[in-house]
Amino acid sequence: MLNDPMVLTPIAAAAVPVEPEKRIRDRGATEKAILNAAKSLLAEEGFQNFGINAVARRAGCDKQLIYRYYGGLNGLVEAIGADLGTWVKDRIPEDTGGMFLLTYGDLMERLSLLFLEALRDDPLVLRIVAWEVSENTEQVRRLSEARSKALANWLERMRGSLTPPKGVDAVAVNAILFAAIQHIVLSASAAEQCAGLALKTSKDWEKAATALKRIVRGVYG
Amino acid sequence: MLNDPMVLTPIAAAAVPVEPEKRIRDRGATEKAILNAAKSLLAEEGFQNFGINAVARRAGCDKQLIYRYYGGLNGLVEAIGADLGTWVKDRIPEDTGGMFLLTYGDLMERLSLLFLEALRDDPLVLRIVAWEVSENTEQVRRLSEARSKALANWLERMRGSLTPPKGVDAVAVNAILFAAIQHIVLSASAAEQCAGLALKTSKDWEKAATALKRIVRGVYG
DNA sequence: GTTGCTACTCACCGGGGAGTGACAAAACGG
DNA sequence: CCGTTTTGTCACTCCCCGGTGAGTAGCAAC
Repeated sequence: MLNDPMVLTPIAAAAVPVEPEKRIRDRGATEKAILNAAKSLLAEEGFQNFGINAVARRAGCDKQLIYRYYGGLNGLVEAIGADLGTWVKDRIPEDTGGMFLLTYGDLMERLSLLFLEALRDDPLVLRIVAWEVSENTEQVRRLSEARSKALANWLERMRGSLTPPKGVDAVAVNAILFAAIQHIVLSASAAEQCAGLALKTSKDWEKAATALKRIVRGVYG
Repeated sequence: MLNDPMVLTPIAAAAVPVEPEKRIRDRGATEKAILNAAKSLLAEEGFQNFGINAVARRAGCDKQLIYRYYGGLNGLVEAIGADLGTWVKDRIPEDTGGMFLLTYGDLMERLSLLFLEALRDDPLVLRIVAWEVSENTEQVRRLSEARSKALANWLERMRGSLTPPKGVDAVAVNAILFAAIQHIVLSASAAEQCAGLALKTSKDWEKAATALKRIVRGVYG
C-alpha cells in the first residue's frame, strides 16, 4: 500500500544504473572500517549521538554487520575499550626524556603535564571521560575500569623507587590532581574556559600549566 | 484501519466512567509543577533522558502546556538556570561561622570544603555540571554561564580584603581547584571512585577532603 | 553448471521522541 | 444569560532509533 518495490525498484535501478562503488568483500577490512567509524564518531560527536545507525552510516555499511561482527554496540564499545589499556603508554614517552627525576615531586610535575598534553590532543579519550561522568551503565563502567586500571599501572611503573613525602596520602592527592586535569580539559573542550579561566589560546594553557605545576610542587615539594 | 476511535472510545468511556482526579485549573501551580518536575527529573535521571515528554509525564500534565508556558524545553531550561544564579549563596553560609579567616589560604581551604559539600548534596547542580562538559549547545552554555558567573561573584565577595600570596595566579589555581572538586564529585556519583581512589564511605570522603586541604595549603600556605 | 558458504543489503517492525492543531471545559466579563 | 479567554486534553504527524528476518551477490569446490 505504502510502497510497492516491484514498481519502484526497476525505475530507480534504471535511473541510477552506475555509481556502484562496490564494497569489496573483505571481512577484516569491514571490521576495521566499523571500528574506525565508531571511534571517530565518538571522538567527533560524543556519546550523545553514538548509536548503531550512526556508526553504520559512517562506516558505509549495513548495521547488520555490526551485530554480526561485534555482537552489537556493547561489543563494539568493548573493542574500543581494548585499545584503552595501552593508551597512556602509547601516548606518553616511557623514558621521561633522559630527565633527572630526583624526587617524587619532580616526577609528578612531569607526569601531570604529560597527562594534560596527552588528554588535550586525544579527543576520543576525552569524550570517553565525559561519558564516564555522565552515565553509569555496564558499557561505560568497563571503559572506565580499563582506563583507570591502565592509569594506575602506568603511575606505578613510572614511580620506580621514588616515594612521596611522609604524611601525604599520595593516592588521594594524585586522584585529585588527575581529576583536576581531566575536568580542565573537558571544560575547555566544551566551553573554552573553566570557572572563569579562559582556555583558548596557548597562552591560556601556559597559565594553566604553570598553576598546575605550582599546585603539584605545593604538595610534593 | 489500525484504530477506530468511534468504536473504541465509547466502550472505554463506559468502562471507566469515574476516576476523574480532576486537575484543578491553576496556571501558577501548574507552572510550578512543571518546573519542579523538570528539576527533579534532571537531578534524578540526568540530562540523557531529559525531554519534553518525560517532563510532562512526571509533571502529570500535557506537554502542550510546557510549550505554552515555557516556550518549549529551552525556556524551561532557562527557568532552571534562573535559580542557579543564587545557588552558591543559598547553599553556603554567608558568614563563615564566625571563623577567623586570617589568610587567603584559610579562606580557600574553607571555601573548597564548603563547595565540595554543597556539590555533594545537590544532585541537580551536579547533573548540570556533567551536562556542561558533555554538550555544547546554546541551552547548556547559558546554564554554564549563569553558574560560573555566580561562582566568580561569590568568590569575589567572600574574598573581602584578603589577597593571595604574591606570584601566585589565583584565578588559574582556583579554577584548577574547583575543577578538581567538580570532577571528584562527578566521578563519585557515577562510579563511586576516581582514578583508583574509592569515594563511597564517609571515611573515603574524609581522605579526599584531607588531601584537598593539603593541596590548598600547599599552594596558598 | 549447481551446491554451499560467506559477506553483505534491504525492508520492515515496534517504540518513543518532538512538535502541532483541534477540541472540551472551566472561569471570567459583560 | 451568553461570548470570550484561559486552562487543560487528545489525536495525530513526522522522524529516527534499535532490532530482526529474509533475501542477494560474490566465490570456491565438486
